[in-house]
Amino acid sequence: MPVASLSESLNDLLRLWDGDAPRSPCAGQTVLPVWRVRAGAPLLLEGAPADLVHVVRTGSFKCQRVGEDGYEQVLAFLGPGDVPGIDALGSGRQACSVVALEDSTVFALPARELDRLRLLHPGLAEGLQRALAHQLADTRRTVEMMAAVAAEVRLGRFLLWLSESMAARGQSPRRLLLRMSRRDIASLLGIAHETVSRAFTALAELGLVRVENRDVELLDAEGLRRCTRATRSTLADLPAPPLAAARRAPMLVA
Amino acid sequence: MPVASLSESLNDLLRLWDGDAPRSPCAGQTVLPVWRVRAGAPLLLEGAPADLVHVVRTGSFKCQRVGEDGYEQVLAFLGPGDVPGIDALGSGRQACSVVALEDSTVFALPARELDRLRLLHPGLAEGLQRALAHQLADTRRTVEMMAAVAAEVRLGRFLLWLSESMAARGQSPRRLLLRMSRRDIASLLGIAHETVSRAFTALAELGLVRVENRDVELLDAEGLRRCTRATRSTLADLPAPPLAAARRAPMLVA
DNA sequence: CGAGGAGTTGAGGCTAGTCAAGGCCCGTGG
DNA sequence: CCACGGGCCTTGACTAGCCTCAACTCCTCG
Repeated sequence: MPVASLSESLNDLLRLWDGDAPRSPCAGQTVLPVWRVRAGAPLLLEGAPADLVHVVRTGSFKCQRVGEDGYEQVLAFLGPGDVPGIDALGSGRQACSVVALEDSTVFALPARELDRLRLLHPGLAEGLQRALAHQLADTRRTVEMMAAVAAEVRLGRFLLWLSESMAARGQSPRRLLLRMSRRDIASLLGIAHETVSRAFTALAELGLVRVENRDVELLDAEGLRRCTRATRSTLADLPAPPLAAARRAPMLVA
Repeated sequence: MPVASLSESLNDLLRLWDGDAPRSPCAGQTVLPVWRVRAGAPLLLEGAPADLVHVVRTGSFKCQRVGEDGYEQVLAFLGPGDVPGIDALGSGRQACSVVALEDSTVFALPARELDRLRLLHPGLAEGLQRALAHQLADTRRTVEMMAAVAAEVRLGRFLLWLSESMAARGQSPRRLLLRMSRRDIASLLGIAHETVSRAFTALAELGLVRVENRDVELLDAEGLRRCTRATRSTLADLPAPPLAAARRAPMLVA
């Protein structure tokens, strides 16, 4: 279960320096700096040398690449416990930019000392490994989101992913405060941002969620999960008639 | 550059046991078994306990999850040097099934002994880390493929990815022998398999590739790359200026 | 209080999904 | 060796759903 993996990797990584033990015995000079990143500011830049490995402590980020046509493709959203730039460990260069979605804080580990730190902190090696494996599983899930044909299904899967991420961090899985814009969601899901808007409206009219700007509440997570199952085929013919909600495409609600 | 990363991780992992040194000094009892997997046979099953970590030696695999509606979603294609099931390191359970696309061979590392092996072979820990980072970057690329609107663009990006993968393994980047079916490609790209067919035809008619069943030749990789740049907007209006490239948005470089 | 981005909604064109039919490749068995 | 069968692949016609463009409102922040 990726959920457990996340919280464990979070713990592994954060407990090491975050007040749990004021100073771990064999880490005399390895007290790590905490950086503040303001909303909208970049933490990492695509193509830059990967001399630091970061661990998100608070806040959230988006991971994106800008194409040569100027289009910003969002590849992932990151939260506490995630390790932005960890995919650069294999190449030495940042594969994508990482931008803060809100005021956030991160730890920074110098990449050159990673090998040494790994030996000093046996938990670090495993924590990094877990974080990496978790982010791989997470990205696979993004592929699953985009694989759905219907836009409402994509958005539904995204909301469920977000809900489970929140739960894994000990926060409410029902009440979601979106830190990202509709445009960012649209980019991740591979659809137009107008379509995201319409999909939110559609899910709300089905009674599955309540949407108020960036404040989203999952009213019927199980129903959402049901509608979200089908990869191909449309949402319209799935939810059967729960009450007498919406039917059909043109949907005249009465 | 992920290309370098792949070949290095491959070397790191394969050289350890593959004839380079008949038996590494401190690995007396760690001579790893090589398994044969026949075409179509599963190597890993979704949900199974992750007691083994595999390294592909020869052949190729697809990584997939079957939804509750029975739809088989392909998440990745794997080749020599890749590490199927490595995303299970964080959770202990296989996140997806891995099926051989052709007769293949793999190494198997017992997961319980990983920690011990890591200590014995310093290269192993780094190799695993590299493989993991590489596969994360690779999956991010899959997201980029699916993000393109036009089907021809998705297929073009897929072909370029495959070409670079082949190059990284020392094989021809021009001549591609597809080991996977159109249906598998379609699943990965998030489009219908008929559309893959039509996209192949379209790229061939543009003179960018030559397609003969599963034998594909990249006739104009640069042109393919050009057509593949635009995430949004159709292929049709791009190949118009073959010389005067793109100017567009904010970036006037000269 | 004003400006600008973010979000919503509408209309229309077009891509790609769906259904359907047929051809091709290849493994199997007579 | 060849005939058969069942996949894989291709192509066509139709239609649903999404992207584009555009206008307008709302929220936020300076």
